[in-house]
Amino acid sequence: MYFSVYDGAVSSRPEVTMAERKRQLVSSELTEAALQLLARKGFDAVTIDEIVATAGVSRRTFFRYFASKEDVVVQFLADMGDGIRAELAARPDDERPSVALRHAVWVPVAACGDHRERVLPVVRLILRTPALRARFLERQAQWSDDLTGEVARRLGRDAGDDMYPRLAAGMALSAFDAVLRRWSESDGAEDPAQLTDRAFAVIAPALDGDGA
Amino acid sequence: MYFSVYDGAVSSRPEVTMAERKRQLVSSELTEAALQLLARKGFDAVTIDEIVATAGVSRRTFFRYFASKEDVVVQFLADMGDGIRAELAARPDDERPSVALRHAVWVPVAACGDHRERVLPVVRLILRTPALRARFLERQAQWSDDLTGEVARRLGRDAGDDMYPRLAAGMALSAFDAVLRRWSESDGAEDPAQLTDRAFAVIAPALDGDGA
DNA sequence: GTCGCTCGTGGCACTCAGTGTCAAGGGGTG
DNA sequence: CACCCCTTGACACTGAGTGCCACGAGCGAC
Repeated sequence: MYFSVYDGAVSSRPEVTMAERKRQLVSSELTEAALQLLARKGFDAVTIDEIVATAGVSRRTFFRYFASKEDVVVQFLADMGDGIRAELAARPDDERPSVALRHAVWVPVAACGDHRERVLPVVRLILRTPALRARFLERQAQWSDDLTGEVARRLGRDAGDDMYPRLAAGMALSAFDAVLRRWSESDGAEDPAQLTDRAFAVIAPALDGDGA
Repeated sequence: MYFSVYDGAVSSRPEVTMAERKRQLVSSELTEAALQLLARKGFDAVTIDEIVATAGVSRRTFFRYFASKEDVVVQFLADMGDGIRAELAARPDDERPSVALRHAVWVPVAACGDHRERVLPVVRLILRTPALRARFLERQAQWSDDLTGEVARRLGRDAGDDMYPRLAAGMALSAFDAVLRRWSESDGAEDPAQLTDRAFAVIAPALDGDGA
């Protein structure tokens, strides 16, 4: 499940402990309060004190759940990175890179489209706030490193010696970025899955080239 | 001239005003002190107070020259973005994208190699410090937007309608990133210009494809 | 020369992000 | 009941970044 699509209520599965459920609840409360305030008033106009007052916890507790104000927002989309990597790892090793990477990006992106009402405001907030944009790009850089490793493993190449794996990961995330941006600029009107196809049609010749 | 290769002394050209030269001097002093301290002790271990004490100016003055602690470092490499765009704009409009973009990236990258002693420590500092990495990527995102516009202009395409310009810019900067990283990891041993050639050999098929 | 203008600077106070520490409470376990 | 573990809230503190104001150095006008 990508971008923490919690339902706001505590799931009462018996296998998780009480403390665990309380933690989830506080985290949800905090995320909900933060995203709602930030999207409405803008990133700089909201202080941590406002957020914790709305969520009904202490300032100190906020920083036990999130490393920074940026983190609340970025965390919301953070799981997509793991999703992309996991999806790539699940593709057969002999599949063409362009196909495997397209699928890897496709799945999380399509999930965005499925939760447009919740995800789109967050994406718009990130794209228009430099500090958030920076932190999000930082996160993407980690995704890029992960993807690089996975691509190298699939091809049996050494990422420290060969430039292809890193470039392939970079191109795939450039496509991801372009899709997210187009999707946001169209107010969610364009189909993310289709945008992904179009983006990968452009970069495929390089992904499947001989990588000399 | 990329990455502010000042000489530490005040150039006494008569056509610039006294105040202007003083400003340059303070800026140099600050940059010098900051880079030296940060590279030696690490980003988090150095406070603004230390920097300004070393440079001999007040805390308040620091923020008149740089927007943040990150900014001192990132600014040092910031001109490379303008360089890339300018270089691209200078290429003939009918040149193949792979060739034009390769040249555009090549020139600033080669400049890095020419000032290795000064640039390499900064690059290493950025790559190993998350906060700086984030700010640098943020800056690169601006470069990407600029490049996207220039690519669209060259091809007479609309960047708002066509995904190719944004993807081409993204791929070029992915290549730039990969080169910078390899260069840093090799302690400057590998030739940046040659790394650029190799990276563009990988992405060229996509840059010169029909961009369907 | 000196008056007055401008601009860069330093000093101060303030807000806010982020962290270390400690005491208190609540829930599970013997 | 007593004990332990984990989470929380409260407080204090550092450091980044900003607004404000007064001072002084350069510079043109007279």
